[in-house]
Amino acid sequence: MQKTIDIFINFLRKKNLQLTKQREEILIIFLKTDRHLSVEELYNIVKKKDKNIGQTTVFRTLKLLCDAELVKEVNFIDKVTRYEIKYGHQHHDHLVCTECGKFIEAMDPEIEKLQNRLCKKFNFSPARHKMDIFGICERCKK
Amino acid sequence: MQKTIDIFINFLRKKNLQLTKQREEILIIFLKTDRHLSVEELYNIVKKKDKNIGQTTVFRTLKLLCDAELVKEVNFIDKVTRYEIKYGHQHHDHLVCTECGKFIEAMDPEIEKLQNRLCKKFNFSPARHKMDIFGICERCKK
DNA sequence: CTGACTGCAAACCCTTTGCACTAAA
DNA sequence: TTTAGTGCAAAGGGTTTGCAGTCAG
Repeated sequence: MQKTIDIFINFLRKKNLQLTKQREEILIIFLKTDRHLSVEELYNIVKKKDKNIGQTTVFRTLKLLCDAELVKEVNFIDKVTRYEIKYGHQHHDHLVCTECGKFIEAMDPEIEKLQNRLCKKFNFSPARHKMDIFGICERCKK
Repeated sequence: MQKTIDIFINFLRKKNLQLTKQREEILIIFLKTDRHLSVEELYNIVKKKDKNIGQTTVFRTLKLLCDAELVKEVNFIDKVTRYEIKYGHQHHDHLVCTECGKFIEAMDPEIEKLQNRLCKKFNFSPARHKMDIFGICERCKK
């Protein structure tokens, strides 16, 4: 976690920005909460710790973290933008449970290979991809 | 195309609804324009043919078509909801060109198999999935 | 002092709905 | 005459921005 904060400080410094108390608090809480949070959800958690942090600051901090490549925007079923930690997490796909809303992060190198093969067929140069599988998770089946 | 219209008529009849002139025009234009259109884009095309059709009607007709399972909502990079023809099109993934915005529809049965294998690993029951690969298409590479 | 930082409120943008009018059975 | 259908305009809901006040170097 300290590593992530250090990278953020570095990124901010390059842009003549600072790691303010708010930014630090938001980042720490986001790192601790290992879920795919929206701005509003994260704001609600942050608010409990520090009433003086506004939703806008949470929004802008997440944007900064995205710029710093520490965090990534993700979009699932609903229209709400969610954020996940990118740094230290390798690329993965999502198994999204439509019952409880939980996400499983999964990856299969063979699928990745086949994806590249598929692209070649169309002479398409892939840059990134996104795969989400929707269904029912183990726990919800019971 | 007539087949699609007939299915729509049937669907409407079951709900005590009618195939109005507007609904028919919107559907025909949508079928002819083989692209992933948003409500607004489709509305702009429809408007040229018939000035008296409103955006709301386009929106509601697309929703009806989704209910009828003839059309499917898709979401890509931007926040705009797009629609694609579902009837007569088998399941497919998208190769989305980030240069020109075009979509290639592609499918690889082996990938589908591996996806199921991946789900099994997590004891996850898949219902549907979504795979988009972003990159540069053949034409834009030149 | 200066420029970054913050939080509020408002603007934005797309989606959806309320409503009064119209059209068709 | 009744009910579905339509289009306008406005409401919703999440995201983004303008701005005036605050803070830190």
